[in-house]
Amino acid sequence: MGTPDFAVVSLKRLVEDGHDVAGVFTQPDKPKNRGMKLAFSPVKEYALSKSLTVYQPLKMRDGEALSIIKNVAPDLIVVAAYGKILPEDILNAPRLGSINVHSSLLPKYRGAAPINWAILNGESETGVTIMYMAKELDAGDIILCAKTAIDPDEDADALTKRLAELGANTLSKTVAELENGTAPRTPQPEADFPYASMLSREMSPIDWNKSALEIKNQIRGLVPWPCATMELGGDTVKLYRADIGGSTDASAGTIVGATKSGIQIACGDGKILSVTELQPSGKKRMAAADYLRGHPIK
RNA sequence: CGCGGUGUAGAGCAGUCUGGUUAGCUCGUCGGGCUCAUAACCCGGAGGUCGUUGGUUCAAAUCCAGCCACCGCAA
Repeated sequence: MGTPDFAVVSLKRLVEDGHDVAGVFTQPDKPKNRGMKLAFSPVKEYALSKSLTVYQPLKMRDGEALSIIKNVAPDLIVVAAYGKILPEDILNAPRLGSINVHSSLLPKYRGAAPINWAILNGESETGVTIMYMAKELDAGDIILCAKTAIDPDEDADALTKRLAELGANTLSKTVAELENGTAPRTPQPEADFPYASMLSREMSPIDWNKSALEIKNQIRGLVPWPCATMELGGDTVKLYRADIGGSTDASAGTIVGATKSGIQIACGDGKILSVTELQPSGKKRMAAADYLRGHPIK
């Protein structure tokens, strides 16, 4: 069960490992994109290309989904970024249980956007966790996890791709251990860990009173959606990349320079953030130097 | 018929409202010069079916209609 590209990587791995994928659950086709055209999820696209059976129930709790599961009678349910919360009767249906690929080191960052929040909070390390699914969201017993360092310049988009691979590898190991009956099972400690709530566009506008580091984390943590934004030249531009460098006495939010290396802006801690990649409204993502050729500042 | 934006040299833009000489700017590129040297500076050159098709007109990047492509919102 899964929906976006992140989940495709794991599904693909299961197929390549030779497992019998009895059925694929993914979100129903929704009218999305320009023109409100009906769009298949990436998981559905892949599943169809492999002639796998696809199920797209609207609800998981009305009994219909459960009857499908009982009919398919899987040994194991694997979930990765499905986007729906599963009731216990479904979770308990398979012989080996139901497991989830989660892109954080649980119990930190339970929730919908763990990758983004790890970057937003300036973590230097994250990873993936494969765990049994419990009634409470992302709170089930841990089977295996894998760590990876976050590069200080890495954005959420790049990290998502890396964790998708890491998740698929770890999933592959987990399934093998489950088959052998050697899979460990460790309950999650209960304490106050950071939670990764859904992202929203309200997180986009930059508050220049924050430190340069916080703002940089905001920029790279919100790629490719909803993206950090700022007002520039009369309209809102999305920011994709920035470097920290130098100090200034200028008040927060002041543009202190605009060169081919970027647009330098004063932050709340007196440091300068140099924006190097952005996207004006209606335009494509471009280097700051390109932007400045057509939008001279000062 | 969900809403809005954009398409002009390799890149980023102006010009379009109010049709009218050789379509302009910044950068890149090529050649030359200056310099110990340079991503710096000076001089010169090349490079454009103005997204596409059709219409209006003496005349269309500019006005009208259709089509194509791209971007944002809708999470």
